[in-house]
Amino acid sequence: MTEEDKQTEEKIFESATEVFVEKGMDGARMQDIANRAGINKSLLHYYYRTKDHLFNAVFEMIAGQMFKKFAPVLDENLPLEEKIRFFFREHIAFMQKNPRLPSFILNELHRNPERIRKLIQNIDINKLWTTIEAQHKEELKRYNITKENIPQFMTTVAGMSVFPFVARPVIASIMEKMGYDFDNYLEERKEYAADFVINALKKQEASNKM
Amino acid sequence: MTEEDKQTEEKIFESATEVFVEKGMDGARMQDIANRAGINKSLLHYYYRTKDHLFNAVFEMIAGQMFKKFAPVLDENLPLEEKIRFFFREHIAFMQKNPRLPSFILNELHRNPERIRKLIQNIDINKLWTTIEAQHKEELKRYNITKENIPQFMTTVAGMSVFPFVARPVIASIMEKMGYDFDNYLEERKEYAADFVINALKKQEASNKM
DNA sequence: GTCTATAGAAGGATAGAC
DNA sequence: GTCTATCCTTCTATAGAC
Repeated sequence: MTEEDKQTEEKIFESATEVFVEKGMDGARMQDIANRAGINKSLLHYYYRTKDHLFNAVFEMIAGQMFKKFAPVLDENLPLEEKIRFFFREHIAFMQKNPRLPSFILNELHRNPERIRKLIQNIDINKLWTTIEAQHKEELKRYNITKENIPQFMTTVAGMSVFPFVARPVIASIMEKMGYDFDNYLEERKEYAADFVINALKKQEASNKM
Repeated sequence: MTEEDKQTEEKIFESATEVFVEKGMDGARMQDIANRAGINKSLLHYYYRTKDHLFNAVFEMIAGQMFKKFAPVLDENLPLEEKIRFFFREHIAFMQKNPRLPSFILNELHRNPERIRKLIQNIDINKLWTTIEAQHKEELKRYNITKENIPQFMTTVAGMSVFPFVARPVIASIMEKMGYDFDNYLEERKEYAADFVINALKKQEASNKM
């Protein structure tokens, strides 16, 4: 299917996604979306009624995409160490293809925290923890990961993956001045992050034994 | 000095800071700033000419504040391990008092990446690295921190500190559902992050010896 | 310096022809 | 379904009185 053949509604949705992700809800302009879609402004309202509706459609699609990327980590039947490597490889690869998504999502959640609360309402966190515990009982004990400190651990892992994209302007500028390449940095990060986390866990393990 | 006694320009600047940090450049309204300052909209233009000027003044102050917080880490005459502890303690404490600053800064840098490039132009990164190297020559060698992988290490450390504030809506919602307290999580993070990083380094050290 | 009034432009949304 | 024309509101910015 070529660009020309795309149905109008689909084309609008794609253009809207581009503009909203780039500029955010407040910075996005309906005119800009219409121009990119190659149609008239009023058609936007015909299909999506208001800017708010259009934004919500886009946001829900993107947030869904993002959360889906976390799911396989729980399903895969791998040792914890391999899961960590798998996560960084896949998650960073996804964001390399969609580098603006993390900032966009986190930012819009600041503007409207209710949105995330509703999403999380539907998740059974206790069940999630039970699943993890069942899959990795011994490893969790060995590495001293408990239900109490799992937020610390999870946010550490997530942060190592996401932070480079959120702070990209800063990091890229510094690296440019050092003569290094940001894309190369991202590529290396998949392994560096996994090694770093696993090292921290293993040292923890060594301390436990004493 | 009470709220009433404050000079107009100062009051405007403070109100503008509040509104810009909360809503971002695109979401901020001059009317909102004027209301908080308890003055008329046109006075904003009298003192700062345009919204852009006012925003720049606010942003530069805030970015300066943020960068100043990193400086002591280089000055303090402490072993690397203690510096890492010092950094997390101080940096997280600062953000606890100003929880919206990280998102605000990073976000506005996405909107205008030139801003950060100019700031970094003025920094002599090679000199910075020489300073660090001189202070911690043996430790860097021991922990296998090189000029080549220092971006990986620095962004890991920065991310562990900053990410909780950038992803606050997500993290806080999940923790709320788990019955945990986000503020307590932040308090604990100062030590958890330091331990985590130091453990990773020490494990690296152990591997080096083999 | 501070206010009122208003200009001038932009943006979201709708009416109505085709 | 798609377009043109236009309404209405909001927002930045300025003019001018005090």
